[in-house]
Amino acid sequence: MTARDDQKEKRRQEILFAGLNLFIQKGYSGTTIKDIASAVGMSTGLLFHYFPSKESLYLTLVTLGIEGPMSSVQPTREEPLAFFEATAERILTYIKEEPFFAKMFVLMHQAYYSADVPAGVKEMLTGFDVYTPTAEIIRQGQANGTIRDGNPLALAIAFWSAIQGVAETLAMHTNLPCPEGRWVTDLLRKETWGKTI
Amino acid sequence: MTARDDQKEKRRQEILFAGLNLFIQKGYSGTTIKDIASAVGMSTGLLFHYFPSKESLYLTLVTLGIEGPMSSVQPTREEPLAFFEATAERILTYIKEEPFFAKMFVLMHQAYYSADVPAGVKEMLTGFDVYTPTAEIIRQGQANGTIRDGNPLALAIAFWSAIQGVAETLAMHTNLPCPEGRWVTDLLRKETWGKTI
DNA sequence: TTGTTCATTGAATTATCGTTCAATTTATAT
DNA sequence: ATATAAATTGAACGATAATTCAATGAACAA
Repeated sequence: MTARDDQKEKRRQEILFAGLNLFIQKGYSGTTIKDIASAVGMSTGLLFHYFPSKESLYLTLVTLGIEGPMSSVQPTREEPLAFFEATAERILTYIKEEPFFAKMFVLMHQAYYSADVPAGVKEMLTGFDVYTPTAEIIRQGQANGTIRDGNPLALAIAFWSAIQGVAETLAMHTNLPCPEGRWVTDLLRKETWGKTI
Repeated sequence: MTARDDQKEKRRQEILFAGLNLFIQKGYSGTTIKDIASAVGMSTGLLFHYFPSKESLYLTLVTLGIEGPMSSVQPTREEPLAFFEATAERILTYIKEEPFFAKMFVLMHQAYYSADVPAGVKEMLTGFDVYTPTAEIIRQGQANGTIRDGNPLALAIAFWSAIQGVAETLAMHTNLPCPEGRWVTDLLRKETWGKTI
């Protein structure tokens, strides 16, 4: 009863993993079912035994991404700069140690920004804005004196751009060295007299 | 003689511009000739009167990108940190004021990193590595005492990731505020006692 | 062992894509 | 005005995509 079910679940995971790799490398349209199927070593027909459509396979990945450690950017009671230090450090550590996580990060970015994803995926991601809550935390840090002056939204863009770009680079080339969270945080820091080098 | 030729050249530019917009939004495979043609308001057949193939259209864009102000990262005699300040400031200013430039920046990144581009494009971009010369300049700055300690390659990745991510965000949403070059440079800076806030 | 269920394949099906082309309209030159 | 060249269209073509499906093989239950 479970002997075959376990095998089926394992196969499903393999498909998801191969799909993740291909989708971030070649995009949604650029990745064919045949690509994914042969990466796992099965016929294209069989893949539809595991997922009803290409879109649902992609959607499953995005759902996994939403549930992952991505969802942790919420207004906080923490000291703002400490929050960014912890966030950058945690995400970059994940990216360095879990290639799967880095790839998931890239996929989420692709799903959110690319116009080359099915409409159903876009719907699932409506209201998944990370910039607004980030800008709010930055505002607190500015009132606080720990975060530099400047448009909070622009600072949020700079912070997340750096992290996203690093994730993308590291996801593609897992052998490259990973920047440290502290560096990214210094992009926001107002004064560095207290900076630990 | 030139009356019609000018018109033809203008049309060609329109196609390139529409192609640039669509390619960065939907990727190479996700963008169809029909997409581009109807964005310019012509039949799909006519587009082949201006470009012999989809690949050559994309290749023309990438060639324009290589010739653009992208090609300015060379080992320098300048003080390293000053070089990064100037570079970041210049690129971000371009990105803010010339949406075309921001989009070109995104296209170059896509052409370089995505596996969803024709082989001919990949060939044209071999040896177009920006990390190695950047890391070299960073090494000088570290010897210099102006750039923080840490793996030079990782620092280069952080620097360019931030700029690339900003370009991507701004290319998609031209109304968002643009981060300042100084912020990105502070990611590299060792001490900020001399920092101008 | 035998009958049933699931896994798997490869060939059909339908749609869409890049590209070509013959035909038609529009502009230019003489 | 008329002949020539260029611009433009829409249909046709071949390739390839996603998806379906009938048929086969292997595992499981009885």
